[in-house]
Amino acid sequence: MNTHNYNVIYKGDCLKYLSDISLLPDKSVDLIVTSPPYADKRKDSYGGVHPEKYVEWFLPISKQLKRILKNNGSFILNIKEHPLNGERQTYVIELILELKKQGWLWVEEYCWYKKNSFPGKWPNRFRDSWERCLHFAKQNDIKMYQEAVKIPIGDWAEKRFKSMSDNDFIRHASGNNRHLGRKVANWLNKRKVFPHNVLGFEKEHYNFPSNVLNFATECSNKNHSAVFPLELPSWFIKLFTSKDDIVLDPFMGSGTTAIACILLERKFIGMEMVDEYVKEIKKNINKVNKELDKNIVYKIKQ
Amino acid sequence: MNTHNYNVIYKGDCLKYLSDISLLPDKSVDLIVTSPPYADKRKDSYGGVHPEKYVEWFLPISKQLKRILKNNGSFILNIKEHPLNGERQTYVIELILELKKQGWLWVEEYCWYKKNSFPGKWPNRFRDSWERCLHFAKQNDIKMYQEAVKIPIGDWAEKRFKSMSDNDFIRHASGNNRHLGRKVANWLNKRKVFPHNVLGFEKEHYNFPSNVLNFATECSNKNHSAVFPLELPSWFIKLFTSKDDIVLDPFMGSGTTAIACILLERKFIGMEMVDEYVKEIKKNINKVNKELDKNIVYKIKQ
DNA sequence: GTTCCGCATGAATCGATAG
DNA sequence: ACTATCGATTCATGCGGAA
Repeated sequence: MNTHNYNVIYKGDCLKYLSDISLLPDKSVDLIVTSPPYADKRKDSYGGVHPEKYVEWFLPISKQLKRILKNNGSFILNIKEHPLNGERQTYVIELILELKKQGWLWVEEYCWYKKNSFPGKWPNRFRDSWERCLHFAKQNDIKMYQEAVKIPIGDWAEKRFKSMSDNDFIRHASGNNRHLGRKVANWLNKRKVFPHNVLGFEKEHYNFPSNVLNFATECSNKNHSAVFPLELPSWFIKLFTSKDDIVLDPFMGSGTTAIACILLERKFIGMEMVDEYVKEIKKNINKVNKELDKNIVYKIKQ
Repeated sequence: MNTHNYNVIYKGDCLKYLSDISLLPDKSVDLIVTSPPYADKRKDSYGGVHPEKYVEWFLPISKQLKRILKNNGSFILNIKEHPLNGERQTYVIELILELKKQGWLWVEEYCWYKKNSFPGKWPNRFRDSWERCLHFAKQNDIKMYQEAVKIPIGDWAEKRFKSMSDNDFIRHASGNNRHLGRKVANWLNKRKVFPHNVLGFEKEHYNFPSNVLNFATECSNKNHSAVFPLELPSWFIKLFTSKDDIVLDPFMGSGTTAIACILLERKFIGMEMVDEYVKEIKKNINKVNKELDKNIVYKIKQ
């Protein structure tokens, strides 16, 4: 793929571009990560896809995605069905079955646990604080950089030391290494910083994560109705790609995936049909370029 | 339903008893909460149900459950599909679709987040730390006591719990019964099950929960080997029933649901086909009766 | 009477080896 | 070719003995 074909936003219906072999050749993309419009939601911006038409609307898109994805690549689909008439709708689980018929392997279902989800309760349910991140692949043997997403032992980041006594803390930190425990104890009294930066914290003090992801939702982004925090695509990008790999997001929204790619030094390709969002993407990329003193060249195409 | 028909464990295949109208009349049960054997798991004790036969195996059971459940009752199904040949199996989502065809409403999917899940990582996945708790109902308007499962508010509550010694807690939880030992404190699961009873906790310090439940699995607790932790059925029992309501668990295992019912003053009905587990249930109920100085009369029937 | 620490273990999963 | 068994891997938790 030549340099004209990445760091691009295509303006318009994604299916048109995804079907164009000259723009997106077979097996040319390392990761697809996207959060498509949910059925019957966001009517104002996307016109809304009817729940009963959702699967048939999505399948031609996923067919092209399968063509475009490299054989050892991954496809992450962030989605959650909303309740309708007191019931969870079934189009997502029907979609899983249809994607399998299309030849995709359903590798995993990650649970994105949104701690600060929108509050509320209803007569037969509480607030919905998790979404599905469905992981599909073309073959069993996929690229996966598990070391890249290791987390501090004992989930410190989440607790932020608040609930842990110093003794507990030292015990977690040291394991059977008493010397380190003391070091950490000393450090504890001086500064409270994110543990990645702590002297004496090496790789062996990190654990692998699980299939439950704990990222907060972003509340500040009012211009795009799908809240997709930077951490979410970032996590999957780190897990499934390496530097300069190519990441595709056919429903870019306000460009979170593109921003994540810039920050992580990956190439992005995106589609977005709503003018307002495309403007938003430009604004966001320019802002990142400026603030990080980067000069990522990108194009908007139509 | 007369008193002979509750606080009973039926020994044998649950479908036999579930089909008996004289034992389990129509619309006679307030809540069904169960964790059936997962496909191809627990082969030693249950023989294992093949993934491809799972749905057809379960449907006759769920048909009877629908007959037995009160119209405003709930059915909670705890299950998780395991990977096979690198893919998540599909029998659970197929089961959801079939249960809907059977007339069930799929109200909600609760996510049980098990922080202490079995460790491990593999070439294409991390460890599985969540299970589905599928909520089905017969009608839109269901019984739901949302106040009963309110949870302590954030940091304040955590600090409060941490600063409270086990002894304080046991005293509060047990009232004036000094014979309650440490083991019983664990049974009651001091910090999670009954926070309402703790001195200093008033209503304004509680929030409503979400559809993500955070309970640890019980791993090396030899006092009662439970497949699901006491908190899990307890939470749903508090949420969907009131005192003296009737709770059914067609796959009792070691009797966790029965224990939860005794602690929460509900009536239980259960089935279990493995002799070893039935013995375990008896042992566990007797122990609770003794340690809590209760005298719950129950019967094992065959 | 406490607190601390060692250690076993749990509805796990994969890939290699054996029958 | 297909199934069965086994070893290596991995971590939060609670029990029980030690300090």
